[in-house]
Amino acid sequence: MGRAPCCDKANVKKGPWSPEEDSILKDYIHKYGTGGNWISLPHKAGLKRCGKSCRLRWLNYLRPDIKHGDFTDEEDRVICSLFATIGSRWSIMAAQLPGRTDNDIKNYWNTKLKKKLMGLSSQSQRKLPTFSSYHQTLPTSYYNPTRSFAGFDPLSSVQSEILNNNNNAFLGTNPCFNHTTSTPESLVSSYPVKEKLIMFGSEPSCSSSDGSCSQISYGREMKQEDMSNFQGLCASDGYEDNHKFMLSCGVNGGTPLDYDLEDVKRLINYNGDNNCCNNNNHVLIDENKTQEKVMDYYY
DNA sequence: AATCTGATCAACCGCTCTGGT
DNA sequence: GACCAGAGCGGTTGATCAGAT
Repeated sequence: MGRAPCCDKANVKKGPWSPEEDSILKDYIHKYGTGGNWISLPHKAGLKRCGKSCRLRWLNYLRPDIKHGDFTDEEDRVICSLFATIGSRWSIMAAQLPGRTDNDIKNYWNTKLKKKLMGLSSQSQRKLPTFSSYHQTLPTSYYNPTRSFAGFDPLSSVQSEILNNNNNAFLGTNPCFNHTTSTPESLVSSYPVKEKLIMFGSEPSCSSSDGSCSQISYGREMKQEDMSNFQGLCASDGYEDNHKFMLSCGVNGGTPLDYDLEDVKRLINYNGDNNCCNNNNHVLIDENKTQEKVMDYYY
């Protein structure tokens, strides 16, 4: 027995919204608000639409503060940076970009931004270790495969010159990295992340007494021995970039944003069902602008 | 001019999460 | 704690358009 449908699919209209429908929905919400109940809204408003469809239409198109049009370089940088940090959490990214919707960002990433980056990866390539090679040997409590995290998917390959920090051509032309350097500091400063906290796991746990919360949690609080094991795994793999991954996850005092070009590049290349920092990624980003939303969402 | 192909993006689908009972 | 309904999310689809052939 399957889940009951959210609405009577036989009696709801699907497909593109007409200007009349837009007008009805907009007028209704302006007058009465959503009432906290999207399911009943279309009936009350006299629309033959599914409540979810109304919600989507309002949030992605009709909302008064929606920004349409091209993304700026600054927005590109924010998206790239956040993708490297939190993966495909589009709603959180949207909270960082006023006027942009998660759908917009998702589309933009999938159709343009990813290609901008990947388009620069076309020649000599070398194989990097996949992230799965790391997490396959981790205790299962470190990750949970039930929820995808597109940021850490199986790696295919990465262009060698991209991996070479001396590649100024790439840095100079890539909208995500057109600051003067690609150091983590410049990336961190390129977008308004104030509270550097990322919690990976079932529950956020803050172990620090001052509330700085720089520690990562994979399903449970990471103990010192866990950290040693994890670092040992990375070290035994013999790969020079291992430490960067650790830093990118904010482990052991590294900020969650301590990633570099290689990391973003690698994240794009990961594409499959392997997971690292998945399942209830807890991300606290900009307390002034988005904490309310993020907290609402996660807590 | 007609057809093909790839890009774009609005919308849908199915799932998980959350809050109420 | 179990169950349920609704909200919200991310992945995917499909219609449309623009450029290439």
